[in-house]
Amino acid sequence: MTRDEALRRVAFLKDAPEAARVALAQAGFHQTLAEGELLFSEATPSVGMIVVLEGALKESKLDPRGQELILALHKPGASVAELPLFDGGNHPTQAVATVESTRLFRVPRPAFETVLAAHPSLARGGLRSLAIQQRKLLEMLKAQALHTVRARLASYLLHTADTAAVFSLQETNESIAAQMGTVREVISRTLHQLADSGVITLQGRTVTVVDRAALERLARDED
Amino acid sequence: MTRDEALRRVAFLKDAPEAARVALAQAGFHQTLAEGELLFSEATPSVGMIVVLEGALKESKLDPRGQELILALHKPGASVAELPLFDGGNHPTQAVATVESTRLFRVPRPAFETVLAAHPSLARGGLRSLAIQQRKLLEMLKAQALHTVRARLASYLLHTADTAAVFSLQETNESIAAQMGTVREVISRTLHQLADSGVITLQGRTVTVVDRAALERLARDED
DNA sequence: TCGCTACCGTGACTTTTGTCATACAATGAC
DNA sequence: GTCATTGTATGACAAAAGTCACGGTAGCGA
Repeated sequence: MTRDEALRRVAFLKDAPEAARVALAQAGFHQTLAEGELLFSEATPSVGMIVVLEGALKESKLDPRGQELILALHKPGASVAELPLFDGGNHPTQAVATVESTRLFRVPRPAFETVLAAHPSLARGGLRSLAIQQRKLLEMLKAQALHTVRARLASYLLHTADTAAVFSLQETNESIAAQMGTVREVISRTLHQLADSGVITLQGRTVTVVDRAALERLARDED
Repeated sequence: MTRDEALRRVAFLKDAPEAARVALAQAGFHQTLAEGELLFSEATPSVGMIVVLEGALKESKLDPRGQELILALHKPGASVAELPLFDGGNHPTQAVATVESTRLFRVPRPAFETVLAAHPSLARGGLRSLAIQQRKLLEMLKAQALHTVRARLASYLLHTADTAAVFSLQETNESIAAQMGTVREVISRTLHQLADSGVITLQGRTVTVVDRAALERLARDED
């Protein structure tokens, strides 16, 4: 993915003037991360505007005791860490590359700030982006507070499956657990429990959604 | 509180041009709600810009099964439901007055939109506001996912106590439970458990923080 | 092919949280 | 004062989630 393609895909630049995109393209540079390499950690100043070009970035919050809560796995085309970019504060999360040779496009914050000042209309796009994220966070919070692990896992499976009935779990149970705020064993057991009750089948990492309606009910924590 | 005072206290209007504040003051009107009266419900279009003048508004998400997650209790001076105001989407939450004769100042969204178009710099303030909320949501999410009820309650007590050692619980256990994503009985028991272990004392609704350091450790879920 | 390493699966518990039922206190309406 | 309402407290129990320990398997590099 080229930097221009990348910038075109960034949600908050959707309606931005061409000049702004060009200015950002010129102010930024490419960066490559090794697997496991840290891009930024919690409570540090903004590294600027980040767009994933290739590979993947894991954004998470860490507990002092080592527990991790994964907030998002960013794929190519995604813009990461918009919050500190727009409000000038520190990163509330940390980000790590989960794939070898993850490539990013990055515009340091001072340069971004300059472009933002020159094109105030960018702020409207930023509002839209933050709003979308906030709606997602609200859903996650509701799910955490009010739904069982089984419901959250059902919901995860539905999202991952999308429209397909058969698909493969790309993530480890450990990673899924960190997204649901639980531990690996519980994911293992709950997956098998779903299989036992017949709503899915499991062969290795391959999942078949047998009864989508039932899975949707489970995701709403109705049963 | 007058409408002008109110607008002056709204965070995202802090750096707004005087003209914008005047325009909003003229475009809006007062509204009074009875206790328990609904201001807006989930998945409905934005009612516009809302500032609490008197009384209180409870903002929450409801589960189909009747479980409630309280996201915030808005006191006078607070601006409510900024998210749909800025992104034009539906309300992700519902809001209900919790006090008789709760008074609001309200600017319908079309009028707000007009003012926003005339003063694009308002968007910067909006970004700051959404950013602050997002940071708060991230903390709540982390607490829900990674901390026990005891830790979340300890944290709640520390916040409520502020710097005071003795204070009174203004909310019911039911309401506290809805903020922590649990149920009334668990709050009752956990409060007494904290008292039994000596970090606080309880006399009716009066709480005395005996060992603040211990309470802070508990809030970090260390013990 | 051997030995690592990274994962998954599972039994046996413990702890935490939720549910249900019931008792009791405070408050305000009448 | 009596009664209904609202809120707190608590025992007994059930369910959900977390912990610990161990065994197994697939992939990979020396």
